[in-house]
Amino acid sequence: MTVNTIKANKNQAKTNRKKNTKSRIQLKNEQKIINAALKLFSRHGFRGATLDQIAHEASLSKPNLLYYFPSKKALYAVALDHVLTIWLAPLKDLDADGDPKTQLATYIDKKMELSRDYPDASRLFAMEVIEGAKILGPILETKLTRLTKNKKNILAKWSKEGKIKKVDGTHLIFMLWAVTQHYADFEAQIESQTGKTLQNSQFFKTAKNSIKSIIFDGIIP
Amino acid sequence: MTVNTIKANKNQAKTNRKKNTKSRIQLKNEQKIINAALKLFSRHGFRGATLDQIAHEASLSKPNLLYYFPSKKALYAVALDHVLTIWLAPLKDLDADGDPKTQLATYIDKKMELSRDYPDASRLFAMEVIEGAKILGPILETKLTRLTKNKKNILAKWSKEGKIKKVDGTHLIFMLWAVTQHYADFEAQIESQTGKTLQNSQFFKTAKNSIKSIIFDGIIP
DNA sequence: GTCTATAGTCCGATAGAC
DNA sequence: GTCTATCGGACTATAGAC
Repeated sequence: MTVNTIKANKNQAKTNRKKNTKSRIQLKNEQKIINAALKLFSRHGFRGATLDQIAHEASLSKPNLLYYFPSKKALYAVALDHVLTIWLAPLKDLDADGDPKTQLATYIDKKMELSRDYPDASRLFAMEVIEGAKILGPILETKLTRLTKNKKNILAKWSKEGKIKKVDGTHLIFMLWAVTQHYADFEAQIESQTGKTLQNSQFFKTAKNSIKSIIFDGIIP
Repeated sequence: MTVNTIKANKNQAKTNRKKNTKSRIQLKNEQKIINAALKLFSRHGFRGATLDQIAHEASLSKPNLLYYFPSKKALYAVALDHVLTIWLAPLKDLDADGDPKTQLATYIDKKMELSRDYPDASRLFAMEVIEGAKILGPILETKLTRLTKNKKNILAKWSKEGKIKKVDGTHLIFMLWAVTQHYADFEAQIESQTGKTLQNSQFFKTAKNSIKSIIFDGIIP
């Protein structure tokens, strides 16, 4: 719960439960709602998605949805938070003591798996950033900056030791982000051009290998 | 006017002008409106932007805006069409008879200039595709497919002649799209991580050079 | 061509029965 | 906890004066 201290659980007071304890039914409904929110917010943005649509997707009534989350904004923030944790995991795993090529290959593979398995999460993140990152802004400037700073140092160390070429770590990271997320965010365009998505395992493999081949060895002989 | 045969000019009949002729004031207002629409649709999506905001940005009243464009949807379609023309130009210029490295360097440079000079156009395109490309879909499948097919053949030819390495042309094109547009679409994230945007000429230069360096030569020594 | 006023619709949120 | 009904505000689009 990093995005905000949103009182998504204001109703706990009404129950006899201890604080921070939720019934199995509550957890299940909250999860259903978050998944529905992810799906619709990611496709239509904050204002484009409606609570009616989300409630219908979660097989609940609109007032019942608002029983679990106090407002549309609160639900959006929780969905965003849900996304960020998933999304930053691969970068966290980048290990200074590992072999650079192996480490970066693993990063690309993991990120492509996320684009395949959680495309909605990627699109929600993309929508929020394109809209100006009004809610995610503070998080990006603290949590993400700390993480990228750390990883830029690792890339700089590898570069200094001659293990990778002399490259600007910042732009290399941007490039890795851009290329891997592109397959989720621009799925509609990719499907229109190839007739395939990452769900096609052969296409998935070719995409991963093409990216790694170009990033590692370039295209000029 | 490729997106749709939208009757944006239904009012021409009221005037004494010849068909397809508009006064200087009409053209100027239409341009103001399209630019305002680009700005707001690109930031908030179709539903997220309001005609009030767009009219205010264009210094017009809402009914006056609707005098020039018959509906919100029609305005959106015209703005999208406006974007596509700008956006496809650099790829069109890729010349089979030129030197591959020079040709691709020029493409990257031009695309980065577009990301710097027309970030709104890039974001509008991104929004539309993320939302499922409902309006742009038919265009992508015809116009864009024809163009990419042509350019994939050029890349395949270069590869066969040993001028570039053996790479999958489709994924190389996706990679070039992803990396160059990333700087416009994810501007908020990039600014949060670097404190800079492409408006900073030093940053712009470093970004361009980093991309070309990695695409051409890779990062593994 | 441009405005004010408003019709008609949709949406977020609440009230209150069960 | 879940529902039906509804309030109040915001938005697209139109009517009609100038």
